[in-house]
Order: sequence, then structure tokens, then C-alpha cells
Amino acid sequence: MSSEGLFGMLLETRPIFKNREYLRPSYTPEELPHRDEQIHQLARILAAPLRGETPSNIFIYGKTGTGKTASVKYVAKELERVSDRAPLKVEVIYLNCEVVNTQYRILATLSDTFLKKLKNGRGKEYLNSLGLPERVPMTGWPTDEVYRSFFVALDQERQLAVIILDEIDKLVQKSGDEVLYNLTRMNSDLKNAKVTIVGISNDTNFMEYLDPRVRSSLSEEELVFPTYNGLQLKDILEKRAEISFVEGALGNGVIQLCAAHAAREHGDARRALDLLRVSGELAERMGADVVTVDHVRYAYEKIEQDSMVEVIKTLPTQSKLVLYSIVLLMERTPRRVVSGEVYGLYQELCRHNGLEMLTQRRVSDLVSELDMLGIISARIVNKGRYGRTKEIKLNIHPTQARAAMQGDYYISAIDVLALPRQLTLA
DNA sequence: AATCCACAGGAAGCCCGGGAAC
DNA sequence: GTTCCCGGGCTTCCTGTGGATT
Repeated sequence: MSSEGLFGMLLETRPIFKNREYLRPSYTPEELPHRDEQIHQLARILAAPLRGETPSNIFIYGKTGTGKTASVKYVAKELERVSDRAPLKVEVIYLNCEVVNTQYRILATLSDTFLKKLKNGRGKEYLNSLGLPERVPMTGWPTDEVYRSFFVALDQERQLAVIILDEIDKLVQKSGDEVLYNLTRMNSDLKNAKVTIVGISNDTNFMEYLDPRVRSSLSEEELVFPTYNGLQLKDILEKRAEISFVEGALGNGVIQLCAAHAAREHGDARRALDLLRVSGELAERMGADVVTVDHVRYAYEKIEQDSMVEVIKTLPTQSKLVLYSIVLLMERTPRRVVSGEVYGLYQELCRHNGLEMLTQRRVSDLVSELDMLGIISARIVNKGRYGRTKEIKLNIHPTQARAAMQGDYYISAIDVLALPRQLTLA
């Protein structure tokens, strides 16, 4: 270690990032390149009620990383900003249905928002006089009571409630469409206030499960967010890089390469930004003061491996066991491994560790699954007289795979030394 | 040309847990 | 609470495969 000590190197090199937060998915950018059209449409639809027209509900569809959430949040923010001067006050409520995924919790959150607003505006006594509580408990109330308190609290003022339901497919999947039915009908009963629902999803199939009335009302206006192409991604990355990286910290071709990778994988901007950030972090860690295309390549590998580790961790025990057999064989003799060997070792592992043993047929399916997940690559080979088999290649480093599986109770308990010698030393 | 290996992978059916319907 | 149904995991049984070997 150098005389400067532990942090010497880190302090000496020029920093790479100005602010890496701008590269994270949680950041909502000031401008969204190549989404002007969608943003204008969205603004036009949402502004209509301000001019006294009946509000339309909006359904937004687009693959992940196409800027749906960012665009909606951006428009919502602008709308709230101008609503002071508008004839109708606007209140935007953003709900991610992956988190808030039941009818009760949605209504409770909406209730609370407007109860709080009312209390701040007119005081506790006013709430009491309407028979409204200060807050709705997290659980316990009958759902229609929660609905009523939301309704009454909302209708006390002339206002427009823009309810954004992100990942709305998750909601329908988990709790059905009853909430949506109630929310879409509200406008006909409200006297002062109006409600607009903005549903966001990356999956249109769920629409089929909706009540036809809900479906048509939810998609009064539809907006599609197409995926970005390579050039557009490059643009987006450049804009972001400007504010997040130190000037001159990005080498030639870095952005192009990140954009190209992401474009190849369905134009997901989130992935592209991730790749750029990880590349920077890697360069930083390696003590470089410029990010190069090599860092990007390395980062790409790292992201791939990391996601694979995640997949492995969530595998069922039997699949892990099969994978573990492949890993063991691979560690001994780094070559292609055939299915017969895998099943043989798998059997031994089960036998010597008191684990349930599956049939060859089933293990063959598990191997195919591992192949589908990209953890291994398998191909069928005919060896003539010596039969027909599957050659298996591991797509992740054996030590990484091992580490990913150690968390599993059954796997960590496996005692390799208990195996017959010819198997462990083959 | 016939044989045969060592599996792949399709078909049918069993079992079990969980959710909907009664 | 019971019954019914469904889907996923699994087994059993089976047919198919293509080139080295006989």
C-alpha cells in the first residue's frame, strides 16, 4: 500500500461523476427527449377540464423504460404548478399499484390526501361537522365507508383530482376491477369536483379481464409510448451524461455503445442509463479518470451476471440441485458436460444428503428451464453409437453460481466430501 | 443395411395446495 | 365449512433420433 494510505488513490484521481443520482431510475428529468408528442397529448387531455370540459380518463401503454412514468409525472407537476391560476384546482395523486394494490388501500390513500387537505384549509371542526374523520385507519373500516369519506372530502371544493395508477395491471391482477369501476363512475355523482384516472401499464392483456364498462371508460383516451431507437437513446444518454458526469470524463464511443446495447434489448432507456452509470462506477473504482468502451463492456458483463445471480437465488431447491451438479462437474473439468453425468451426480447428491430425488424425465425438464433462463446453454448432440445427449455449458462463473446458491438451506447443507471418491475427484 | 446407444421430449394421469363457488 | 375446479410439479410410459458400430 502506498504512503498516502487507504484513501490516497481515491482522492488523487479526478472524480468522474458530478452527480450520479441523475442516472438513477428514480430521478425524473427536467426534459424528456423524443416524448414531446406524448407529453403534449397528455397535457391537452388533462387541461380540458380546466376549461370546463368533462375530463377524460387516460390509458397509457408502453414497454418498460419508454418514459411513461416520467412523462406523466412531468405533466402532473406542470399541471399542479399552473393550477393556482386555473379556474379549477388540481390535485395529483400518484399511486404505484405494485405497492398500493388493494381497493381498500387505494381508497384509504385517496381519502387521507383529501381529508388532510380539507383539514389544513378549513380546520378540524369542519371535518367533524361533515362527520368525517381526520384520517382513515390503515385497516378495519368497511370499504364503502372509506369510499364515502373520500367522496365527501373531495366534493367539498371545486377541484380536479388526477389519480395516476401506475402498473395498473398489477392492481387488476390482484384485486380485480371493482375500484376502477367505482372511480370511473364517480364523476356522475360528484357536484363540485371532477376525477380523471390515468392508468399506466406495460401490459395490455389485463384489459380483457375488465368489465367492458370499465374498459371503455378507462380508455377514453389512449396513449402509446413506442420504444426508443438507438439514436434516441443516444440523445437521452447525452442529455443525462451532461449533468451527471464531469466534463471530459466520457471516452469516445461510450455513449454510442451503451445506446446500442439497450437498443438491441427492446429500447429500454432505464437499462441504458443503468449501463452508463455502472460503467462510470467501474471506471471510478478502477482509478481511471475517463470512462472507456472497455469499462462499458465490463459493466455490461457485470450487470448480466448480477441479474443471473438474482435469478439463481430464487430458483426452487431442486433446480438449484441440478445446477449445483453442473457447477461441481464444471469446476473439476472445465469443459462441456453431458446430461447423463449431470443426472448421475445429481442422484449421488440426493442420496448422500437425504434429499428427495426426481426422475430423469423431470430433471431433463429442469435442465431445459435453466437453459431458457440463460443460466446454461444446452444443445443436443448425437454421438452415434454412444447415443444422443445434451451438452451443457455454464453461462456464469462457477464460483459466482456457487455463491448465489449458498443461501439455500438445503444446498448449504450439502457435504461434498461425503460423496464417493470417484465422483468428487473424477 | 441393420443395429443400437443414451438420451430427448410428447402424452396421460396422479397428487396437492389454493381459491372460488356452494 | 364443504365441494369443486384449476394449475403446477411430478411420474410413468412411451416413441423418436442419427450416426458409430457391427
